[in-house]
Amino acid sequence: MEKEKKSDDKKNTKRQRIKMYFLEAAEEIIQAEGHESVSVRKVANKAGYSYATIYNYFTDLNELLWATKEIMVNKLYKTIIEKIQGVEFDISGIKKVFSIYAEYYFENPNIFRFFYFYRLNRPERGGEDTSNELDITGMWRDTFMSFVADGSIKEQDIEIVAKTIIYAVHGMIALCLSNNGDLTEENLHKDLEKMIDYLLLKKQ
Amino acid sequence: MEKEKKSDDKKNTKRQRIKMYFLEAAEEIIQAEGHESVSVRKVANKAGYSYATIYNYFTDLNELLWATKEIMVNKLYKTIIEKIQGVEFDISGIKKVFSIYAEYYFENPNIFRFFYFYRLNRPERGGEDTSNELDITGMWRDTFMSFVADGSIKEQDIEIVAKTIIYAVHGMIALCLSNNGDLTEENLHKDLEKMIDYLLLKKQ
DNA sequence: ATAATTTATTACCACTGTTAATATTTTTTA
DNA sequence: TAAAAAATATTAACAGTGGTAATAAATTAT
Repeated sequence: MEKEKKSDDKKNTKRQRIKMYFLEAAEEIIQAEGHESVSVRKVANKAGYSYATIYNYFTDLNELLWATKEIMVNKLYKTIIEKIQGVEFDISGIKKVFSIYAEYYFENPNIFRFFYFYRLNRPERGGEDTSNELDITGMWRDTFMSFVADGSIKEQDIEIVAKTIIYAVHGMIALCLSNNGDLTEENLHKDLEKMIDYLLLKKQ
Repeated sequence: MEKEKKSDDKKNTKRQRIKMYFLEAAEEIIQAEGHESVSVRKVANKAGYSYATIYNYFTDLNELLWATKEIMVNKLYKTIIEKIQGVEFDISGIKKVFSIYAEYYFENPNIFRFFYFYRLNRPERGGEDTSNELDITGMWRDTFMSFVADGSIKEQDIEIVAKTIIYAVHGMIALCLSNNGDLTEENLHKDLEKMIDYLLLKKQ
């Protein structure tokens, strides 16, 4: 058994609290200015510390941003969950869910760009291995299954249909936010609806 | 009429040649090390010039990289065109085309990341407004149309089917190369085939 | 109260994009 | 060909970057 210092808990919570200052500062900068604008100096300054202090709490910038991303993914998760409360479990509901998802990123393009345009390395230790995956199609598994019962889709096709939607939605947003192609937000929503219709409606 | 200096042509070709030195240097660095590693100094050094000389040929780094991207997109275009020579115009051909497309990026992940993870601003002047778009589905329009004749797809659905494939392919590659999710290259190709089958095969 | 430990800071390092002033080379004019 | 003009290349400097090492300050344990 290790020798326990009396106030280990307090120390850890304080340490955790200070870590949060840096994480919140980083998140604010990413959201407002984009991940390209994040710098150790800026984060430290915003958190009220000198620049080198960060290295007392994180091994490097990558680890800081990895932890920041975890927090931001969880926030996205919660936000989407909230926003889809009360949405009908039918085809129009599915359209709505993915529209809400896309909308979130259009309102916060810097978040999408941070998530998908910036390659973070998984830290050796730390990064509490939360999965960080938003499994929208999983959440709507029952709804998707109803299209099997309905006869629109074969059971073995459900998985690829769900995946196709997820892949395509991310592809659309990426194309928009990277200034490639000429897809606009408006057309994205139109294409999204058409695509879901095509994938889920029984062909006559 | 403007006063014409005798050797305007020669000067322009020389100027153009030197610009190419920089562009080729930038391309090499992007391909080998990724766009994060590009720096004015490195490009200039590789091209055999001092760092500030670049600003005699490009207004800034953004313009240099924009021009670099144009060249790289054209190369991608040519490469794909070559590789799909002789591919059958049928459903397996379509699968092959997009597999080849995805493969290109897996062999050159830094190119994909440069194209889609790095936001360039369209320069005020210059950037000869080449469209820079690789319209794979357009190239295979006739093939897609054959699925109309075949009865698998309604004519008005052709467009969204083609778009869905393009969107999803980009989404898949982006998810892979940004270290999000757990999609591997192998599974990507499997999903690609399943998706194309689902989208193009007549449901029984 | 003193020793030990943790935490914060400043001073550096080699790097970044960009600009300005200077040096060099090339071209045009006389 | 010689001098003037224009184009091109270079170095110096600026404010910024991520990260390290040594030092200063505050906290905790003995």
